[in-house]
Amino acid sequence: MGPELGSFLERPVLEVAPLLLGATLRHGQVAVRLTEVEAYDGANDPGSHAHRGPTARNSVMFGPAGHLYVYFTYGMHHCCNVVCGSEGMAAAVLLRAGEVVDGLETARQRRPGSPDRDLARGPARLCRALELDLGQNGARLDTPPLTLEPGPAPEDVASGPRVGLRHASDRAWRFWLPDEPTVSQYRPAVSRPRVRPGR
DNA sequence: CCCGTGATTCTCT
DNA sequence: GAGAATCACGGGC
Repeated sequence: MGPELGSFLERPVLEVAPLLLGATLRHGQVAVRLTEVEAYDGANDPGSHAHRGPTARNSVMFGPAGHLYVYFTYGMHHCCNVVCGSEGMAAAVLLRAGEVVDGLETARQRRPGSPDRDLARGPARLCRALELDLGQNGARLDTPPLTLEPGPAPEDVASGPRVGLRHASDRAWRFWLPDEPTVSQYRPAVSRPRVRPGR
């Protein structure tokens, strides 16, 4: 890891997460400026994939900072996180949305008919715009074609509850840049009918 | 609001 | 091992 990026990401996840707003994630010719993220605090955090300890899927989170943790969900979507904190803590920041700032034509081809502001608006769309999938799980963020360039510290950061979790959704660990049109629309969790456990 | 879609993980044998 | 629930989502109506 480049010494600067490495030491930045090794800081506690609740410090790093808001500072990632305005940073630029590039994969090949497409680059996205981050406008919305969520913090996940490893084993301490009931909302984290790492909450129940290391598994085959989440093992990257338990490694050193500065790598990408990508997972596949709902049978069709990918989501990506930046691993941060010290090794073993399994802290990570979910990248929820951003603005495509380079490779716009390529990103449009990956989501035909979509307005530009929606190309990376939402965690699965962001992965699609950047063409991130399981092939990038564990990849370093300081080596082309995959790079993360921190920006200047954001002037104004909003925060609120995380989205779409069953557990620990009360923690206000979602951070976004106010007045950015690419921030994902808040969608209240739809409560699906639960089959009553037997008896 | 509903629902696709399939990997992952949990729970019970 | 098998069967079942869950799921850090997004598109369509």
